[in-house]
Amino acid sequence: MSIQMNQSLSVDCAVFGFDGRTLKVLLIERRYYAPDTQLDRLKLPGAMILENETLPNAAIRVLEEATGLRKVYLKQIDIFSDPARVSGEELKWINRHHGTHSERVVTVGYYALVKLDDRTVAYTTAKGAQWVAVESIVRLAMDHKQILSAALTLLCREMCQSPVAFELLPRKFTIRQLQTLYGAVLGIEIDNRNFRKKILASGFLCPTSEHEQGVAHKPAQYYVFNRAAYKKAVKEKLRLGFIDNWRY
Amino acid sequence: MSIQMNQSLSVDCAVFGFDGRTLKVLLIERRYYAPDTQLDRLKLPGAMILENETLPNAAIRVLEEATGLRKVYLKQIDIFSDPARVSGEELKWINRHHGTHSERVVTVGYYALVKLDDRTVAYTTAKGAQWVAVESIVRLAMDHKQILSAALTLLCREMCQSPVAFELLPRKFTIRQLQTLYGAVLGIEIDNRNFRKKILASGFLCPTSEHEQGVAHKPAQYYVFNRAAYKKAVKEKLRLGFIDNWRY
DNA sequence: ACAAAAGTGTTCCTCTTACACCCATGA
DNA sequence: TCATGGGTGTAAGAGGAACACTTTTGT
Repeated sequence: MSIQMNQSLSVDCAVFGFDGRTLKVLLIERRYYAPDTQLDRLKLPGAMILENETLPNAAIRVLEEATGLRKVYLKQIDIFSDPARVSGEELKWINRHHGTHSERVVTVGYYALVKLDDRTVAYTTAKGAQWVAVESIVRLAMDHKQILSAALTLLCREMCQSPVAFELLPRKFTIRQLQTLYGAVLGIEIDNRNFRKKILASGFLCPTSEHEQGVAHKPAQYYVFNRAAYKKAVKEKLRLGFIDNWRY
Repeated sequence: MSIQMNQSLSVDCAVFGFDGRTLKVLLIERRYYAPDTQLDRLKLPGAMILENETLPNAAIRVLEEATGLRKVYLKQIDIFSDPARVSGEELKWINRHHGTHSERVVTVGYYALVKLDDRTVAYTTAKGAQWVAVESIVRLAMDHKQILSAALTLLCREMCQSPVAFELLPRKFTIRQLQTLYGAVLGIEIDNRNFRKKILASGFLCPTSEHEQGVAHKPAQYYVFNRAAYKKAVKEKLRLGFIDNWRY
C-alpha cells in the first residue's frame, strides 16, 4: 500500500476585512518568487500543520502570524484534496518554501473575519501583505482563487444566518455601517427602514450614548453588539426556514 | 521540522437509512478485535485515503465497499484533527488493521444517505454490518460517536434546507412516509395538513397513478420527487432566512 | 440655503399555525 | 361494523416588502 508516501496537510486562510466600503481579503506575496515562471504572485496566507496541532490551531497560528491578532473569528471552509491541486512548478515552490519533499498536499481552507483597524492594517502592510478588494481578484496562486470563492459563498450564507457581521465592524458602529456591510458582501440593496426595524427588533444591538462627530449631516448613533442577548435567543429558540425545529 | 512524520488521512462515513420508523446508521464490527481490551466493538465504516484519490472519492470507495451502492448522497461533515483523537490501543488497532505505522490519524467525516431496500440490507448483513437505530447508540469506537453526533446535527439542518429526505426514501413514496421521516429525524411532531400543504405547494412532488395495496385503511397515493422542478426553483430564487438574497 | 445622510410608520400581502372530521379499505 | 390511517379547509395572526418625508449637522 502506498498510502504513506510524502503527503502533507496544510491550512490556508481567507482573511476578510471591511473598510467601510468594500470587502477585502488579505493576500501575501510569495517569497522565492521567480518572475520568469508563470506562477501567480499572490496567495492566501497558509502553513503546514505541525505535529502537535489540530487543524483549527494551525489556522489560528497562521492568522496570528499574518495579522498579529489572536482572537479572530475563524471557520472552516472545506478540504481541497484533489491530488492535482498543486503539481509541477507549484509543488516545487511549496517544497522549496517549506523545506519539504511532498508529492501531494491536501489543504484545509479557513476563513477569518477581522476588524480592519489602523493597528492591524499597519501590521499587515509592514509584513508586505495587502488588503485587496475581493471584487477585483481574478487569479491567485495554486487553487487559492477557488478557496476564496468557496469562502465567499460560505461567508454570504453565514452572514444571513448568524451575527458574524459584527466581527468585521469596530466595537461601536452605526446601523448604517452594518447595513452597508450587508449590502457590500451580499451584493444587494437593502431598504434602510426595514433593515433597522428588523435588526433592532432582534434585540441584539445596544444603543450607546455616543454619536458620530464631525460629519456633514445628522450624526448617527453608535451601537454595540449584545452577544449575551444573541446567545440567549439562540438557546431559547433555534429557528431556520422550512420546518424550523430540531433536536441536535 | 517534524511535519512529515507518520501521519495519515482517513475518511469515516456515517451511513444513514430509514426503515419507515426510525433513523438507522450502518455500523461495522471490528476485525482483530480482542474482547479483553477495553475498545468499543462497533465503528463507522472508514478507510485510509489512497494515493491518487480525492477525499470524496475515498468516501465513495468506502461507501461502495460497505453497501454495494455506487450513487449515494454524500456530504462532508467535518475534519477531526485532534492529535489525541486516536492513541494508545486504538492507534495500535488502526496500524494493525491497515498495515501502517502512523503516529497520528486525521480523519474526515462524511455522511451518506441510502435507500434501505432489501438488496442493500442483504448486502450489508452478509458483510456482517448492522443497521442500528441512532437513538440507541451510546458509545462507539474511537471518536466515532462524536463523528456521528456531528453527522446528525448536519443532517437535521440539511433536511430543513434542501430536499435530501428523498435520498432516504424509495423512488415512490407516500406523503405520510415523508412526514414520518421528517418527524423521526427532527424529533418533532408535524401537523399532517400543514405538511401536505407545504410540500405539495413546493411543486417538487409528482403524483403517480399508483396507490398502496393491501393496507387496512384508505390506500395512500404514491409520489415521486421531481428533481428538475427543484433545480429550476433553486436557480430562480435562492432563499433562506434573514436577508434572503445573495451573490455567490 | 443647501447638501448629505439619519431616522421614522403604515399598509398590504403572504406565509404560518392551529385545529376536526369524513373517507376508503381490510379484517 | 369497526379499526386504521388517508386525505381535506378555514380563520386568525405574524412577519416581510414596499414606500417618502422630516431632521440634524457642516459647509
